[in-house]
Amino acid sequence: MNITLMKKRLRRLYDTLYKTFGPQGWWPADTRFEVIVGAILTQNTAWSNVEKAIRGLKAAKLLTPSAMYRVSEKKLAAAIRPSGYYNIKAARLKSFLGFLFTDYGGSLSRMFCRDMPALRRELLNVKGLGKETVDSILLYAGARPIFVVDAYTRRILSRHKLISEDADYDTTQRLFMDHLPHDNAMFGEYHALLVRLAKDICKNKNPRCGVCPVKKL
DNA sequence: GACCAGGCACATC
DNA sequence: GATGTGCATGGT
Repeated sequence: MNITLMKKRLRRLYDTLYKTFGPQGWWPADTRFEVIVGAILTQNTAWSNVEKAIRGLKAAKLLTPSAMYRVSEKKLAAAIRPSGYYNIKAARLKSFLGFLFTDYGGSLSRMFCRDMPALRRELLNVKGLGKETVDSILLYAGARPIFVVDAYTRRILSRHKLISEDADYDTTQRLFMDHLPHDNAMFGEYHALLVRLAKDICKNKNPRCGVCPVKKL
């Protein structure tokens, strides 16, 4: 498909989603640190479970970098239990905090001063942070214009024949970033709207739906 | 009771 | 480099 047509189709998809669903108000969090924690906790997990875990962290007064850095991994795991995979996720939160305190003295402001390509490389080196988690952090906590790709994004795009069925993360990300203006607000809205589309149609249980995430056609 | 959810690291071939 | 597996809770 030529570049101009692809630009038009991606833009039209966005406009249609926006007109249908309106702004999604992502990321739902009070602070940048809460965005980062949520990004780790939501790995392969329903957001409703993440909300419970975030409430647990707030109740235990652990939702700040310094508090979470000091608490034991065991206590941290107990606080995030409802999010599932709690032992692994506690280790992942700890590995991020180790990085934050070792390289940036525990300061998110200092961390986000780093230019995007360098920070992205550094975050990808943190054990437990993969591409989707890192890009979510950069986009929604750091307000950097980078497109977040997830399972929904790939499923929807491939069923609309905009990418092949086996397109990988980087290919899918490049499709958006090569054909749309690098606007972090729009990128954030676009990703949220794709998730909304997948969930909404799923909820309607339309058996003929081509993008339903539950019915893996 | 089965299936799914806003992944990731690691083992094995 | 591709493919398989463990990690775990809560909603439908």
